[in-house]
Amino acid sequence: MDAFYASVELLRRPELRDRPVAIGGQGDPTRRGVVTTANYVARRYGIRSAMPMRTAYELCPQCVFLPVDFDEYRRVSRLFKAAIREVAPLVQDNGIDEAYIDLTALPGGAEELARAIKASVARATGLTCSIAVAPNKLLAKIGSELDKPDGLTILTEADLETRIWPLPVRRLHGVGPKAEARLAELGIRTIADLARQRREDLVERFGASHGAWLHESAHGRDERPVVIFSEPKSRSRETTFERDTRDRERLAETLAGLCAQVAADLRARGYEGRTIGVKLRYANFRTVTRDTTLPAATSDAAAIREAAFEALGRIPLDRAVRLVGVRVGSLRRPDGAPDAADARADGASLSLF
DNA sequence: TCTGGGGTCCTTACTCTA
DNA sequence: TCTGTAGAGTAAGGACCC
Repeated sequence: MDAFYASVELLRRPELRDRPVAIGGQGDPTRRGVVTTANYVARRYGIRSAMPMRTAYELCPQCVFLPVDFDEYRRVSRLFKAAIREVAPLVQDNGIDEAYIDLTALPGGAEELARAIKASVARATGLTCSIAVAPNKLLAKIGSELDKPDGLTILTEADLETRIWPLPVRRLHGVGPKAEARLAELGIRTIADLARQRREDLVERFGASHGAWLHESAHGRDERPVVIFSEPKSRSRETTFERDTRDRERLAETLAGLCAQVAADLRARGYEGRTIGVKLRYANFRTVTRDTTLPAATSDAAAIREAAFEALGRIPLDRAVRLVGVRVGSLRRPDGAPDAADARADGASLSLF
């Protein structure tokens, strides 16, 4: 979906359409938070996702800042995914505003199917999206960013050298700032540069798994299937204090509240977990975590809280803290709960996560 | 007073057990 | 009984994604 959160907000506030709009935090650029989405007008001022709200304000004081409304974005997300399924039933959720769609078994040409999906999404939501049809997920992902917004891109293996290789390595889904910098040190800047490397050399420098992946990706190879359902692995809640704090009481109260929330989340979705983790971020942005594994899985708030405080006790609290969080991992469904196959059969459950 | 919140996956280190 | 090792499980951190 194109500039998804901003586009959803503009459906409700069409009068803002031609103004710079940034969605983030509590919609107040003087408070802590980052921009989650900026509309295309705001992007012209240099406002980008993940940018501190304060920085965005400095770039463009006349920008309209709006708070995030996840409930509304989830509602529209369900609408657009249902609209896709009307055309093509095999859909993999990839976050709130993206999906992979398996068109392999469907009759009709690539472009015709993509146009039908775009029309269906527009009918259901009033929003535009950008689609690429490609031989695999890797190329579809890169392709979908080649023509935005409201784009349609068709890629075949024959397009690899002309349309993919000239792009910077950063466009590969899985190469972030760290890998980009390491590759740059080796003089590898484009995907073509990467494709020229010997597999053994990449494996030697980046490890067996990552090195092989880089080599495969540079040659446009990706065998991952479209996965229409997967069990969640963990559930977490975290919060950043409006001001860094050294107040242990405040920290404890906040952590206890997060434990209650994560317990409620788990119960609402029918899961329990064995590994309880606490996360702390100090004022200098250094992050530490401590885990505790329980003898048996739980979704009980008191049990999660007790384990979380045990873990917290192993973290030095000798300086100011900006964030605290709790995570429950090693999830499973309690005995007697409906299993994943049942959840799949019940269409409503598909959107639980 | 720069830097959210919710996730997944990978690597490394360490411990326990067979 | 001692020693070496493979594999599983756990813990911590980090990279990356939306």
